[in-house]
Amino acid sequence: MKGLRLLEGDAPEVAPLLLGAVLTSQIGGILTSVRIVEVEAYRHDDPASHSFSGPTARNATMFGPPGRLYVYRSYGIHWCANVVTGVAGVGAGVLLRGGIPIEGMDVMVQRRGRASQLTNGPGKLAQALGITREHDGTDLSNGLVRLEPAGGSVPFRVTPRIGITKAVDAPWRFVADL
DNA sequence: GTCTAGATCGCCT
DNA sequence: GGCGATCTAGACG
Repeated sequence: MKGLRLLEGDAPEVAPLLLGAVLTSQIGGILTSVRIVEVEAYRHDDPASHSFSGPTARNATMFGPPGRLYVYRSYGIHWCANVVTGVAGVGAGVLLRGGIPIEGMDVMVQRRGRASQLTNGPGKLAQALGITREHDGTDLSNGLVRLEPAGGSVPFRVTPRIGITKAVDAPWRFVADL
């Protein structure tokens, strides 16, 4: 069962395929899931990517095989979750920026400490699902965090990415059309 | 609704 | 020592 075969492609091609996918977490023994509606692609030769300057202790997971979860600390406070794409040895991935809660909303409210804006940002999404550094490297096909690609394609919009200072014009942010 | 500052960790120069 | 793939609270209107 190589269900995540589609992740082997180039990040900007794979990213839109993740829109509509269902991300499920069983962290803490509690089931929470969201439908992915916003992502960004980060290529290995992309100055905005953590992998651009080669492997480090932090980004090692990005250089591993595709289909794993890459988690990093953002601004010293938040956790952000990515799906590793491409082939092993080449650091590339897709940042999960936003979702729509499907299951476990009550738990998300508890984890987030508020009842709205649960998963509409990378840090918030990770917090709502309970994802931290401990889950870096998790296999998304059979781990505590799993990804189930959408059956069909979803209409989406393309824009430049958010919150970066390099390669700001690359149109590699993908948002599902509602 | 808008704008601004502050929190705080790992990596890089 | 500086800065970032962020979010929040508080100020203002």
